[in-house]
Amino acid sequence: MPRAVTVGLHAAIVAVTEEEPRVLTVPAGAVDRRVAALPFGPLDPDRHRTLELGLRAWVHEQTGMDLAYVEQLYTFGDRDRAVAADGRTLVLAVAYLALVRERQVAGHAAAWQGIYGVLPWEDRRDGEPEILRDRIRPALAEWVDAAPEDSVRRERRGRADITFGFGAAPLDSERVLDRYELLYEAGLVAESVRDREPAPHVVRAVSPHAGVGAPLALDHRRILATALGRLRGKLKYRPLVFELLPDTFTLFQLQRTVEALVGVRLHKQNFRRLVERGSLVEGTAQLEPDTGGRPAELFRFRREVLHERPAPGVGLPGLPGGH
Amino acid sequence: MPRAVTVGLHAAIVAVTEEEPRVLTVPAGAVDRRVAALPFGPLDPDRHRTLELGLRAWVHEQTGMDLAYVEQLYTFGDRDRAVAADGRTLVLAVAYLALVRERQVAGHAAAWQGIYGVLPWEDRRDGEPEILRDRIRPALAEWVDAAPEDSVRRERRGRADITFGFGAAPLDSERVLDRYELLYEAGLVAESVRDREPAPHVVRAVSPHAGVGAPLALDHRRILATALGRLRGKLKYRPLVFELLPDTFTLFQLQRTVEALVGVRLHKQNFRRLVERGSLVEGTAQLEPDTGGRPAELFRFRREVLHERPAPGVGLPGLPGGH
DNA sequence: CTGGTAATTCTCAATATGAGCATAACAAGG
DNA sequence: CCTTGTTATGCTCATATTGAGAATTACCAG
Repeated sequence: MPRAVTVGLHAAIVAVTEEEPRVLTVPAGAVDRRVAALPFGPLDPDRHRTLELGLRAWVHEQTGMDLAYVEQLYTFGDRDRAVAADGRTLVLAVAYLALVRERQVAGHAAAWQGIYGVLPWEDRRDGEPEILRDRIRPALAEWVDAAPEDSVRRERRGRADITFGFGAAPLDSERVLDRYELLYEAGLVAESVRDREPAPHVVRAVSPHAGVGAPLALDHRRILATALGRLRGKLKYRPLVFELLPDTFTLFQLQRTVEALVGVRLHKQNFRRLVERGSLVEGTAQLEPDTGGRPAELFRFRREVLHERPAPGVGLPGLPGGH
Repeated sequence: MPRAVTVGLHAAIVAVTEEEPRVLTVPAGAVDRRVAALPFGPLDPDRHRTLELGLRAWVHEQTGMDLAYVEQLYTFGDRDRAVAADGRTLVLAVAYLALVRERQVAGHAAAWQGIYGVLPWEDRRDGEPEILRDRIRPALAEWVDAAPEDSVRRERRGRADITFGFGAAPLDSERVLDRYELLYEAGLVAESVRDREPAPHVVRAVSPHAGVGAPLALDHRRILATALGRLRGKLKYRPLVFELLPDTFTLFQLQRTVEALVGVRLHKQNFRRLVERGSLVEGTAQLEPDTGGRPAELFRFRREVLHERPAPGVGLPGLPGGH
């Protein structure tokens, strides 16, 4: 009997609340009892007219949510990682990124989970995260030294330096996926162990705390890394942040949201200069008094820019400290 | 009987020779006698371990070519466009971009085809292309006026202005797909007519010369537009051009190649400044004498930059004339 | 040895960026 | 009422980075 192909639709639904980026998860149930999963389900050609509609249907079913901004990320399809329980079916995964304003998800088992709980090494807003200094850096150093050949050792060191910004190289905040995959290869995330198990379709027995950061079901952490990387990159040249903000907001709220996503602190005055010069926002006359100090003006996104200029994004003002 | 899913693998294989970007095509044969197709074939889970390996296998089979640089573009999956002959099978298309140095393709029916023959409105190296002025612009104006409602009319005008840079808005060279889709919607490419035919799986009878630019089989022109857009964008922040150039090249050759892809002329001195400041290349001592004037130095790509800095691309120096 | 042609180098004004200081507007506490 | 803390908003300035073009150099062909 020839192998068949089925297609899974997976959604990384991202919101930012209280200055933390979060992703919507559902109980993984049958797939893996111990960890959460992104909302997902198989493409059903009888019910789903397009891939994206299929995704929306599954998300609605599992979380009650109707998505607005949706963007396709990537299609994963390695036989090694994606074989169904019967061992005969090749399962592709089409991954999507969705942006929403966080809401209560009532009557469903879905829950918001902090992205930096899953990818803790990505949050540099308070400087180099502890987990990087205490666990990842030393472990990667070991991994480098463990290479049998000298050439491989140099290769590994170079790769670690460039993806994590260890050496002179500055860190590239967009390379989230590269960093995850390096950790995966070096055996620092729980999935590396899990995926090496003999029968990949049985329920995993590996402790979720074996590695660094909270794992997700299947390859959902990889999908989340892809999503965060894409989001960080696109922020600069498309006005995506506004999908995550309420209708009106202060400039500082806007900055905090961008910082939360990019995972670094920005220079306040220069950030404002960039948004205002790009005429991405317009002031309402209203003030937000609860700032703790002088009240801030409330702004709103000027949707018109979409028809005025191509590629309007917030553009990051040279991240303090980053050369 | 429930519908099944099959997955097609499609390759936009791009090269630049004689300052023209080209794409490798094969005879479409059974699909459509009148037009060429990109190399493609169905994913066979029995033979293909991963999506990318499947793609490579099909490309090798149809063109004899072993690809080096390969990148996934997008997965297309509208039921409307992607129904197989039996009318019951949903066919997804996973599209890839590959970059190669052009070679003779011996013993195969494959042939190189100029990308700007397929997407003629994308080449602005000699100013606004005729086809834009003489056919597209007037036809789009008609399309705008043909809108029944005033709001739709404004909407259409805004969209045409922003995607083609008609109004005050500058043209965004990366929005190749947006432009193609606008033309598709406005009925200016042959595919718009073709896809509206009652039985979408029969061989098309529409003249390939009905619309603007040379059509390709299936939705391959859309895939090519996606590929060109992605390539133009990525050029700026990844050293992709060098995949298309010989081992050593003059800076002017490099510039011409970039210009060919981006479809626009660049300021020579400033282009050099960017390339050299990024230390993307290093001079060999050799000279290329056949320039017509003073001989040019031959340069080579410094592969090391990949380990030195994140995101090294050629970066376009403000396209003369474009504010 | 003299144009012709194109590579290479240099200049310079106009902007943009990175960083810090100054001022303004509110709340709370004496 | 006035001082202090706190945050928003505004201004300044040295330093890069652009955009554009002029000047210089090196080869070819007659």
